[in-house]
Amino acid sequence: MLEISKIRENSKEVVQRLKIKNFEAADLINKLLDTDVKRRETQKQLDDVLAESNAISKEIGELFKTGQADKAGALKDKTAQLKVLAKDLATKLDELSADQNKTLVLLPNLPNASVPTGKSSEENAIVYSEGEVVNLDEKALPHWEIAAKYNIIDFELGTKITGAGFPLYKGKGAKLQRALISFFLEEAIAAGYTEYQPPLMVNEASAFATGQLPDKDGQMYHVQIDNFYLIPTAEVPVTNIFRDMILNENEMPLKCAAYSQCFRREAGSYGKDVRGLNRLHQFDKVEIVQITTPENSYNALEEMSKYVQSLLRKLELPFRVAKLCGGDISFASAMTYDMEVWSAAQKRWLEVSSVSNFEAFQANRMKLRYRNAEGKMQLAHTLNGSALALPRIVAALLENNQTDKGIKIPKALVKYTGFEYVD
RNA sequence: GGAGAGGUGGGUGAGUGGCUUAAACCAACAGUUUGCUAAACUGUCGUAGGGGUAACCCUACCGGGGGUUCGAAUCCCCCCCUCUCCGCCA
Repeated sequence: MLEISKIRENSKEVVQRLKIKNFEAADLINKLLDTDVKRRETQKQLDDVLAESNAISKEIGELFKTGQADKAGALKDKTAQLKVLAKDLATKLDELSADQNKTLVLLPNLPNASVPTGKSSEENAIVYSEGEVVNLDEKALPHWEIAAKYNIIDFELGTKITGAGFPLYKGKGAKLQRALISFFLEEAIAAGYTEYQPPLMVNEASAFATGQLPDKDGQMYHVQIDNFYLIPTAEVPVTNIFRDMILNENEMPLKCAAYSQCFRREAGSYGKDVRGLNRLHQFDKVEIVQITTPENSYNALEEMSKYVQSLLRKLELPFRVAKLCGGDISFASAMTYDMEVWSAAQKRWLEVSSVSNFEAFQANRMKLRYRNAEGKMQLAHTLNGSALALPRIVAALLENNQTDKGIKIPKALVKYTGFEYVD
């Protein structure tokens, strides 16, 4: 959520910047500014009425204390009038505030000035790539066939137990999952992140704070009986650790890592994009989160991006880095890098990580602030990224590493899997 | 699920109708003193919204919402949460 004070000061710039996100904000901003003026006028009127009323109440108190209770009658009548007035003004103020907030949450975060313009993922800027794109002969199998061949992932059984998009891992497939989780967590700890194990369900306030509610309501599984939401990413519970907190500048940056299973309804998805492990309702992910100062948040973004790249390098996967264009960047993000790995049999790039700087957008929603060196209170900046999401990593590993002896496990992983080949 | 107790500032915790944004203590910050650290002393120390060029002023906030009253942290109602005991249970 953008801050109204900032919008008030730079309304033209806000409209300009949102154009990069292909968001036409002029009408909303005008409405917002108009409501803002009315809101402040009403606030002033209400405050004045309350001030007068408070003053009279004090007088009445004095009269009672000095034994002149008989003189209080007229004053009581006056406060009765003011009370009616105050009630009307308060109602009006509530309406205006609610109206303003409703408009405010519709506005996406401002993109960073360096974000390229563009309509869709086609126009993302590829800023880096590394590794040889693997070319396989015609015998190369897509990962869902490899999974069946070596009996390591059973999609049909998952469907039987639950439904499509809930795969069942078994044998070396299950162990590979566990190995990747351990690998990612150990790497994160070595890079200075503190490991967390968060709840997999969150309440409404948490889902709102990170921006899943109200707009992405249908994307989450909702446990109605207790009004909890299954988390779509560990970002939600982990960032919410710091909701309503006031941090000290010297304890930042806070670096958190968490493994969790993630649940997404993915309503409306179908086709080859969702084949096999490409898109699931339940999947595993290690997420990294940083809370830092506005001065440092872009350094942190680069650091996180580099860190994710180091993981892909250790997994010996060819990858490229896309800086998302305005049209592809998410609602809450100011700047995002996507890491994509090459999937040799599907012959396409798969997004395995998305690293974003949300600046103060989430912090404003969740009142996450810090005291700077001068003791002044400010909104912190939040960042997060996948490090990494498992299914597509597994897909790429299976497809890219096909050999006559089986699927070769990258060296860095062997100490976690305990085997060198899936066979 | 049943019964009971409770929710006050960064923390502990006092406060049962006006003198309470709220004592006291701790923490924090600044200064004085000391050879450094520590200790002691002195001072500062809520957030948000609004008004004013400014000094400063006004308003709201004691889990959330409603009510009683001229006036509510305090009385009443509803809801949420936490803790203890019982029940159930990995």
